[in-house]
Amino acid sequence: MATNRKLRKISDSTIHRLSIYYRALLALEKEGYDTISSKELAKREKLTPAQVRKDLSFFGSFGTRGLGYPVKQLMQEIAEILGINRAWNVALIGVGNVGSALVSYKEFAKQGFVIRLIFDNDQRKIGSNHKGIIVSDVADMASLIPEHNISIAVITVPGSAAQKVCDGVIESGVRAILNFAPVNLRVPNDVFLRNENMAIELEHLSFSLRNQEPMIAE
Amino acid sequence: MATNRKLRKISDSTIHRLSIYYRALLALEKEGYDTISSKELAKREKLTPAQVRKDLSFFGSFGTRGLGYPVKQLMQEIAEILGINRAWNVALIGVGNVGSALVSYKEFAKQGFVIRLIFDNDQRKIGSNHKGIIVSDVADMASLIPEHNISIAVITVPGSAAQKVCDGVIESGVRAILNFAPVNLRVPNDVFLRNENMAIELEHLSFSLRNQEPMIAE
DNA sequence: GCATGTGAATTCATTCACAGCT
DNA sequence: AGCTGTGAATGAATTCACATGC
Repeated sequence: MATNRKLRKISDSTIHRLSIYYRALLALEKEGYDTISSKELAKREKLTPAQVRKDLSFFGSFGTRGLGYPVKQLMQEIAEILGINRAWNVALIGVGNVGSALVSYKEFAKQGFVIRLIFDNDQRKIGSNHKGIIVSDVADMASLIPEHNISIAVITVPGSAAQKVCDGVIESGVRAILNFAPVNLRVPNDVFLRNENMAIELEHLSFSLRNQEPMIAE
Repeated sequence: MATNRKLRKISDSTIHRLSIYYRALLALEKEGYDTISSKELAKREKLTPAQVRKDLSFFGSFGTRGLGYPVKQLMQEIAEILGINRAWNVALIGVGNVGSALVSYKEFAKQGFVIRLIFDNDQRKIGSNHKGIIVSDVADMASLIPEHNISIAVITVPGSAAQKVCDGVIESGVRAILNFAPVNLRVPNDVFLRNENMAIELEHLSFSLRNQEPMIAE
């Protein structure tokens, strides 16, 4: 069981890697592995064995010396740590390109993130059906979000509208936001905010291409 | 001009923040700012002034003591550093939910990433028109990608198909890949690879919610 | 006076290396 | 013998603090 005692301050990168381990374990289970060593797991994900062990050690002792980690069990531990061993109700605000892609995105549902509500402010979209969910008017967030016990809001509106929408969902009681708009949202510090900006990773690639290898020069 | 001399080893986080500065500057320009101090810029993006200055100092001296940085000029410098002061030809492989959202995603084009080719292996999709681009057969990558001078491939196929597609685009000469499939792709080390996994950020949020505040405990 | 640019100091993350268990 | 779990050592990123220049 994921002992939370002695939990000090888990870095974002560790949390990020937990997600990676989880996916690796999913694959390993399918391939029929019963146990996996930190060495193997690290190799698969281009990390170091020490890193894998250290990351896991923050949460407990899940392995067996001389043997490795039990695949199935470790998966469950990580699911519990990440909070994906349960369902979370999600509201999506903004049914543009990105929004509608997310509605159909299977990875979300698979990990227990269930889109329960969809909002937009465009009268032509309100009332339309997306994968069985009727699009609601953003004006109704304040009543619908608490009613549907929403924990997470995913914001996929244009940058210019994002802060207002953000304020709205927080007002409605949401404390976790995933923001796809390319702006820096201001939130009170008891609200968790993560940003996803697909252009940024492309920019990283163009940086790499532009600077090819060197990078050391003098 | 972004002097690349003395360029040592730029960390991923610095590159990431350059993208953030760039967006902030875009907004500042719109708001009519001529100059901006590291202090102001940091405040807007929830960073420290020293961080802003250090990041920029890796690439040159763009500011004026006592004054700050010239907004427009700094924007251009960063655009040059990131390689987004030019156009890059992009190929998209896989026209599922995510793929088709990206075709219409304006941020990409705005930053100079132009989708020139779209591939799929589904006969029903091949030949169809997405925003003016006819979907090609993945089997034709080897000829079409060099023909169209593609620099970056965006992979939006299911995880099970991703490695094969990845091998294919590299074979065709692509040296930069943005991968949306939830798998760890293996690439030679002269190929740049970035991963985008939208579920991971949601998992981070669920981690935060599950662990609410404490995080320190003893 | 004000804000940059940058070595030095500090904090944070990763890796080493080994004791301890199976 | 093999592999975990973890303090200690190293390395990297961030922040401090101040000399420098407008």
